[in-house]
Amino acid sequence: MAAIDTRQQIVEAADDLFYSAGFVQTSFADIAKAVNISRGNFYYHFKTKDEILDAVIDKRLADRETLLAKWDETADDPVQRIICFIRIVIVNQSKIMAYGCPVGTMTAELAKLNHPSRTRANQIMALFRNWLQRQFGALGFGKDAELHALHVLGWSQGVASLAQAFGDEVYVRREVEQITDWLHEIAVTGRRIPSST
Amino acid sequence: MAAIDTRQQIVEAADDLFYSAGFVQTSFADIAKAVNISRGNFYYHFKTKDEILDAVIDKRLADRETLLAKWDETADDPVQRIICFIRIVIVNQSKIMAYGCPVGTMTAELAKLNHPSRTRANQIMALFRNWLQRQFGALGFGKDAELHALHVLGWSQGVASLAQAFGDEVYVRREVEQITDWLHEIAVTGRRIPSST
DNA sequence: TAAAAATTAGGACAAGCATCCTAATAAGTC
DNA sequence: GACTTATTAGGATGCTTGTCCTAATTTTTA
Repeated sequence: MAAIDTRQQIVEAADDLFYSAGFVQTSFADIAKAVNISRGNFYYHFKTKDEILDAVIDKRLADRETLLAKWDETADDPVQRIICFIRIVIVNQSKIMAYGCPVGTMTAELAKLNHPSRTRANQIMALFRNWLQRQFGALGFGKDAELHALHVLGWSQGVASLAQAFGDEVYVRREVEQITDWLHEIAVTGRRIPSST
Repeated sequence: MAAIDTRQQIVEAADDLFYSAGFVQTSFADIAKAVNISRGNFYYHFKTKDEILDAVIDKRLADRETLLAKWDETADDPVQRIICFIRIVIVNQSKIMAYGCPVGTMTAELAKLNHPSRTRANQIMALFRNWLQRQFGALGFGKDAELHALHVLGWSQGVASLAQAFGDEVYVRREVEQITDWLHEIAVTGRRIPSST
């Protein structure tokens, strides 16, 4: 097998395991077993666990950029784009209920570890924030675009957190409805801070 | 030293370390060093790491119950009580920015571990949900009381998550203002689902 | 096809881990 | 003050971890 394929398989397996089991809890052996290669082979591609983490973060960044670019193309209305984001919590509901938000949980874990790559992991979160901010900007919000972006991003983290804790589908659906209503409301009103969240 | 004191010190140190470093990442040695006792002494009080975890969860449950009871006493208006809850994200801001929400991050970690005590940890989250639900119930909300409770609880998790990721004080303050406004609004209107979140 | 490079396998290592054990000491009891 | 119990200390154990190394094998190159 070509080295690049092996490397890619390792990163994909690590990505999955870091998500489902966490970074600390996932061992070299776990990843090697998932890809069905020897530890020696593994070491050829990644010298340290931190190197794998960086590769996983790079992949996640790239994946999310691709996703956002797709939304930019397929939906030409900013409101519809933001709704694409909102609906992630429904589209990925089962995984979120089991493992939480991949971005949020990794951010939280690396923060507790005070891990060097903590900052890079936060960039994934920032990627969404900046994209959302651009959408709200396109809707005519100036200074408030960032606050709205953070509001929607924080909303998604909160929903993911409770979805994981309680596994309540009705709650998720209701929250999606509420924030969607809010979005339509402020999109029409425009350029003002909503009186309620 | 009395055994109970030692035990209590162990649980307190474990509580802190589980919060600041995570459950998996915290070792017996870490806790023993924090309390300044030998591992042997440690083993006398707790046979397994899971036993310590259970003790920490018990303590957290008791602590939160005490806190909520205090709010029940000191504020006799349900709105003011809910605001007490909302303001946690400001009162504990520095710790939250460093380590996230103690309840949310433990829930997330134990879920990924698929840990036996996962369910018990979720009870802390449920404690807040039930308390909030009671407050909304006292405001005249029937069926919607639970949804409002989940809404506020999820809000707090989202704010904590972003506060940890970005360390943005302004964002936290704005969110507190928004949800407080929302609370006052629905408290006056009463018995209806808010059109916006 | 021969030589060189890339890739893989799997054993070795020290460190850290949770856990267990025995012996010493302190506290309590009669 | 003797004896029993509660508490503490610290070493031993077996396992897992990340990391490293060397030898085999495959792939590429000339």
